[in-house]
Amino acid sequence: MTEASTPSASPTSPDRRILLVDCDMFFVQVARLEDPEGAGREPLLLVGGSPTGRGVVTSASYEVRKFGVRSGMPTAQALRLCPDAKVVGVPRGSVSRYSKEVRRVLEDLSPVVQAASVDEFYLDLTGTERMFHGESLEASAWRIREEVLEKTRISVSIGGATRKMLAKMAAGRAKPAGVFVVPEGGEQAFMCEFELRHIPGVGPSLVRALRDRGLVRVEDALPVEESFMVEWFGESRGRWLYRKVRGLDSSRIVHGEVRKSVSSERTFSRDIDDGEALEAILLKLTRSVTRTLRKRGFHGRTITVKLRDNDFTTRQASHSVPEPVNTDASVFPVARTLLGQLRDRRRRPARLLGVGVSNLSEGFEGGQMGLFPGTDEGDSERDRDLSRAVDSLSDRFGEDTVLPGRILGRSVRDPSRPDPKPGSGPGAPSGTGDESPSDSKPGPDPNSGPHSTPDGTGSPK
DNA sequence: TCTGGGGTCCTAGGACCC
DNA sequence: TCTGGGGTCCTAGGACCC
Repeated sequence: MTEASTPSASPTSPDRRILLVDCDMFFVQVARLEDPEGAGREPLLLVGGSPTGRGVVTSASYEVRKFGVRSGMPTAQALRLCPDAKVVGVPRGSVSRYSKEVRRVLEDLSPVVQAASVDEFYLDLTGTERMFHGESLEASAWRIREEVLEKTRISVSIGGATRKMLAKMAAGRAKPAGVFVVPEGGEQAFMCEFELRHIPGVGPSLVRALRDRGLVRVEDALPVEESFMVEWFGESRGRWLYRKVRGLDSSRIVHGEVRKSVSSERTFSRDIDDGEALEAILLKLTRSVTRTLRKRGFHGRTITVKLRDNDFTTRQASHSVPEPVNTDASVFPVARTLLGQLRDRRRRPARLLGVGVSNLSEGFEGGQMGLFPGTDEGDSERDRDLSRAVDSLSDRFGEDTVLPGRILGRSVRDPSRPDPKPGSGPGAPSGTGDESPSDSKPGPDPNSGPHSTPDGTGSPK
């Protein structure tokens, strides 16, 4: 959505050669490759569901889609539309393995590869004409499709154009298992074949607002002046839409990916109202998040807890700590306090609980954090050692083997309160009053850790 | 027929600093 | 005591994507 903008630069921007490689019903393909005798023989295949009974369709085979089944639809509803469909769970590990394989193949074929999601990759072939001996973009796309199929067994569809957005829309035309390239100079004509809702980034809410003004097709929106778009949808969105409708898109393709946040959430099979049960789940979610952070060498400063009530109201609370952290000992007490706040504000049985860490920075491990030895900021040396030990045990014996229970007993003061008084306040039921001194060790008190300073004055750089 | 899990980006108000 | 404006950070919420 964000343009790498110099707004005036793009109308005359030089010809670019962009492909979007999109794996055909990726999860279904992976499920079939992983279980050739079962899922592999089932034309009516549905991936998703979830044992909770509250699942939705992640991906459906084309045969199932004929019945009107779409991804995102509750599995129960999908089964009503297509009772004979076979439902299999999401093969998470395999999906990311195949995704990496596809990406590796693409990186051998294109100088710039950007992963837009597990199953979508942008390629920028601008400037490769000589290398490919003047091969047309369409011919390159077919060649790439064949090579990916041969090396990974994954079938892809490929869209091509001079702009990222157009390549993406072209990929829709290419499905299944094909190639579609928007001819150079034919961008505007191509756009006019679509309704506004087909423009990536135009979702249900904007579609409603557009329809209220009588705009449904791209053609309807072309005569609308930019000033009106801005008046209706705001500066940023208005300008954005004005340009998209004309097929203008100056966003670049950036090699690799930059992670902005890591999160984990769970929808329960039955709503949970018990605070201790929620905290136990919160700890598991926290562990999963911090483990991912450590695996990728990230630390983060902002911790967010997400709670979905039984009436589907979704609320969040977040808090930024002064120094980037990635251990349970640093993250969990904050998360627990945030959960307490959310539950105080509105107490309903919970349907979903989630934890996220954002404001990420890379490469702190053992480095800069050491600049603050003995201070109460960031992860303590002990926390990090503990995390490493837990990680290696989990690697060997499985996720749930080690749950450092002592963390559950720890407390943190309410981040929203500047000056805590022990035992005070309805604000932080989890916070005060349950200190267990027997847990504390000499040295820097982990309880006074990184989780406070609401004024943020201790912020790094 | 009740609505997953992983993300990204934008907005808007308030705090705070200069 | 009235009056500023700009910039940045934090937090909550919402739209959107696959």
